[in-house]
Amino acid sequence: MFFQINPHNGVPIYEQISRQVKFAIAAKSLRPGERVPSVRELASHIAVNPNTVSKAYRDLVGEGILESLRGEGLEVTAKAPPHCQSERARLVSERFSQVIQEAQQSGLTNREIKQIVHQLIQESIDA
Amino acid sequence: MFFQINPHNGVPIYEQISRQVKFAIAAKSLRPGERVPSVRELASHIAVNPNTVSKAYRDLVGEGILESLRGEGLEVTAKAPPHCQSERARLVSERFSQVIQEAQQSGLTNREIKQIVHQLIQESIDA
DNA sequence: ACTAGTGTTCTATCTCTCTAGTACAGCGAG
DNA sequence: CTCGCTGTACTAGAGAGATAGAACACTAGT
Repeated sequence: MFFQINPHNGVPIYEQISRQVKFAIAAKSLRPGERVPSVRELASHIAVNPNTVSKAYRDLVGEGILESLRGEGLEVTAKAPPHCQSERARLVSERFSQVIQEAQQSGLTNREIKQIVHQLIQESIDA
Repeated sequence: MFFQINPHNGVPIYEQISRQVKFAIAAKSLRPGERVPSVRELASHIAVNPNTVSKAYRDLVGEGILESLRGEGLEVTAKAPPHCQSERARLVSERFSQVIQEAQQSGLTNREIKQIVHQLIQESIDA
């Protein structure tokens, strides 16, 4: 359960958190019945206000991905994994779609765009 | 000179505007000596407040990409094209890098990521 | 001169995100 | 019961982004 938050990349922090919880469930590193880090623990871990984490969790409860056990914690529901896996595809595609559209608008050819993506992935492997 | 603005995709509008001006110059659809749309014209065209457009232009003047001809308009400078072309590579790579990192974090394999990108580009051709 | 267009600058206000601080309610171990 | 942990709820404020509206200075065309 590791989180990586960028406070100033445009995406609200509470959204980055809920996104990454979904991704962790989709990737099966968080399974139904398991508990998510407590609000205060995660907040101090990623150096963020507890209210921000709380909002992320509240959203996830609203989507039926987490279930609140008052006084104990928040648990991943049984229906979460399939839900999160389709969400993952949607969220990632959505973001790529925006960036690709922007790249095309900038006058880059589709060949050049693919080239950039391949190179960035290669660099991420080397690093 | 066409602009496409997404008011709620995280990137501030004034930044989307200055970005797209840079891209238009990099793609040579805007050349040195040409004038950019007037503040009020562009503002009404993309349904945005004139102050927002003005801020974008102000930033571009600050970067030496536009030059102000008071009472007439804003002109693309001679040094703009090479500047914008290197900017383009940097800006696009930066965005892709973020999204790729997020996709990897979500548990998708590099193969799957490349597959998604190829598919989205293919769809953009069909459309 | 007048007018219409240009960029520029200013204040006020709104919303969203995030922080800060406080308080309350439920659970479990000692 | 008490203590420490959990989630939840609320108010208040700072900051960024955007809007609204007004005003000023300049240029060109008539």
